[in-house]
Amino acid sequence: MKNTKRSSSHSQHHIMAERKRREKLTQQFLALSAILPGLKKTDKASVLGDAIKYVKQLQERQRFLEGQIPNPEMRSIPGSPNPKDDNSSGGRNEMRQSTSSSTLPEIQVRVLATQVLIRIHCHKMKGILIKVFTELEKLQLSVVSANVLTFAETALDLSLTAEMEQGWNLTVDDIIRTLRTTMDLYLR
Amino acid sequence: MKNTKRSSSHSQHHIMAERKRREKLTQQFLALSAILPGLKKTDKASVLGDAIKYVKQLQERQRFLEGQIPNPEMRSIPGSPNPKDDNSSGGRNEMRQSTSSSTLPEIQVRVLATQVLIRIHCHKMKGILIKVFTELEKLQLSVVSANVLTFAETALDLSLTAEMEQGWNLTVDDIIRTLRTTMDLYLR
DNA sequence: CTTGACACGTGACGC
DNA sequence: TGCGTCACGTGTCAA
Repeated sequence: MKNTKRSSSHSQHHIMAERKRREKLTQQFLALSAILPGLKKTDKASVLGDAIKYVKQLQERQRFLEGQIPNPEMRSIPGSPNPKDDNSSGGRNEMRQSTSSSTLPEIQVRVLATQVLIRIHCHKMKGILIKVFTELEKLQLSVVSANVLTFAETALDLSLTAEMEQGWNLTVDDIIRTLRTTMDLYLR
Repeated sequence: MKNTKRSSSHSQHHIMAERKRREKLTQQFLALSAILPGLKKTDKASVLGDAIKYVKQLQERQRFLEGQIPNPEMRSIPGSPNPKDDNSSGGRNEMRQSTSSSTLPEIQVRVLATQVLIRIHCHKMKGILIKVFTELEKLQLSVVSANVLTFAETALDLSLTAEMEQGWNLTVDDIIRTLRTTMDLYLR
């Protein structure tokens, strides 16, 4: 038999501590239910259940637009089943590609909807910028923002975003090929 | 005063019902903690707290996609092969390298003498720039010029050149590794 | 009258 | 030893 006697003050403290803990949990339940979209039952079990479903849903979507394999570390509780790698989500269409990485000029292009991101790394030569922008204009790409960096006095680094004219569904390959041929001719 | 007498069978049923309800809740707590990445405390309050933070984080990252109605056209898939990751720095003493090209964040670093060129493409998240610049300062890299582009409202494109402090022989690998680990921790 | 959900006080366990 | 967390049984209120 154990002696379970406690002093009155001790028990009182225990009561208050537990009360505070419960209040904290209730508060968190409230906070969680506040950010869950479209739930009608504020019931604890429902909040937890909806949170689980919602997190899974967001994760599945997230995993897709990360381009598969987001983080190498996926902690799971020992003994718990692994989430099946269901991959049935359709959406987004980001295309990206870059030229061979060892030769200059290096050209990278990303396309998402009507937005285009272009990065060029090439030898610093007079008139090259004019040539590039002229070529972009021919492709009906209107430059939104651009930045030029000089690297080690000998190289040029150009980054820019552009808007694609409607009706022009250019592919990443199209843009890269066009830029590369004109730059190859110029940088001879 | 109320009469709080209950029949024995009734009380027994009440006990079992409450017990079942509790078991259901603990089950859901376990299920929720199983899908939350990188939590260490399986404590109820911690599970709820981490769930709240995690959901908020995922929501913020995906909020931009909701308000975006891309063009219905532009459905052409090039289907071109991936660029070979040939990495043979020919001649000179220029070192360059980039991380795997399909996962975000993508980090590219070039080093030539005391000059460093860094290009980062990652998800647009609050505070990420501060984190990057803080990390560069720790590496004794003094930024010469920097430029930030927003791509499609959801991605961030950062290009910068920096000067290496004398006596610091940083390799491309050092810089990439440092940046990648800190960004992985931040972009969970 | 039943069913379900909740907060409460309490004993127990681990650090 | 105290402190934090948990599960339990119980009373109560509402659907």
